[in-house]
Amino acid sequence: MNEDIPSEAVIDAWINLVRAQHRVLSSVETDLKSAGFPPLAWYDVLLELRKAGDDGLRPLEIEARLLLAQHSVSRLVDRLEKAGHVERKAHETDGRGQRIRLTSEGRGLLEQMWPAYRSSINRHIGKKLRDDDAAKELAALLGRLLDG
Amino acid sequence: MNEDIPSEAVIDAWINLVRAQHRVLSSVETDLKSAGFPPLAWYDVLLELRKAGDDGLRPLEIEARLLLAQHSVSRLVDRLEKAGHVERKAHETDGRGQRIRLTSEGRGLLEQMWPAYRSSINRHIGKKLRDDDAAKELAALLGRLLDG
DNA sequence: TCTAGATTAATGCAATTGCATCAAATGTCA
DNA sequence: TGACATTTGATGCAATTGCATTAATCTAGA
Repeated sequence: MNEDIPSEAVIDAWINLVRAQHRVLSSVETDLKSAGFPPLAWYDVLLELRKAGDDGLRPLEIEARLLLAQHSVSRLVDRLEKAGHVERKAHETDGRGQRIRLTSEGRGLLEQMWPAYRSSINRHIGKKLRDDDAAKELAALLGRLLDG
Repeated sequence: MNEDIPSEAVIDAWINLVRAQHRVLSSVETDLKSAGFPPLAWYDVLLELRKAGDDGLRPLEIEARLLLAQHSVSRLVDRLEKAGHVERKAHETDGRGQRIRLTSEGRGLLEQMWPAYRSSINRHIGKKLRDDDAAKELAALLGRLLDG
């Protein structure tokens, strides 16, 4: 194979992947919204914060983990803070920085959203992918997609 | 396997897929922009119009093929028309509708963007996916992702 | 120490998106 | 035919995003 020019088959597969994911994500967003929940982006941030534990995360770390732009995180955190799901604290050692932590409200939202999120993903992902073998296969492929 | 509850492995794979794709798509958008090209969404519409041939497409058809919202297509077409890449014509038989067709400028933009798009995808997709076997594998998996 | 440069986060402004609504045309059915 | 529902596409308005700039702090080197 030519190293520099992906075949049409590769491009087609890529485009199909993008469309498939777009379809599933839009459906999930719609499901969440119609169940009265905030957008998926909120869930993503709260989930990272929960993973991070009591120390919380700096905005920079949220950016890196979720691959979001700086201004985007700044404003997302604004909304989450206003809604009471996270709290901003000045960083202990870096005067420029801050530390974002999950509040108990935020934790509660995560717990409330999870069943809706899970069942929505389930509803919109193809049936054959809903078993562990397919998941392993997908995970393996992803290892390669992420970086050769 | 439980039919109704995807395992954690499935959800993790899904989340990884979303992140991987997001990373690649953002990078491609950035590449295109810094090469002076319009967003990927323009390319998508123009590509569908080229596939559609001389009859063009109705906005409704663009919606269906690209999985976009109605208002979104309406405004995307506005911008494409203003930039001279497509033309709107009244539909011959349906007085409510219209027909969108690629102009020669639009065709030219597609041809200009394609090399940049291709090389950007190439740069950001993992190396091992850049061969036909991997593409076939991905395509097969997608068949299942799209609908069980 | 002092200064130039880098890092961290916020913000003003323009462009885009989402949502709801609207107008025009078509289709349906009595 | 004549009302009523449906389809097609545009648009006003609010929310979000992207881009560029700014302010504050930190770091490294003279």
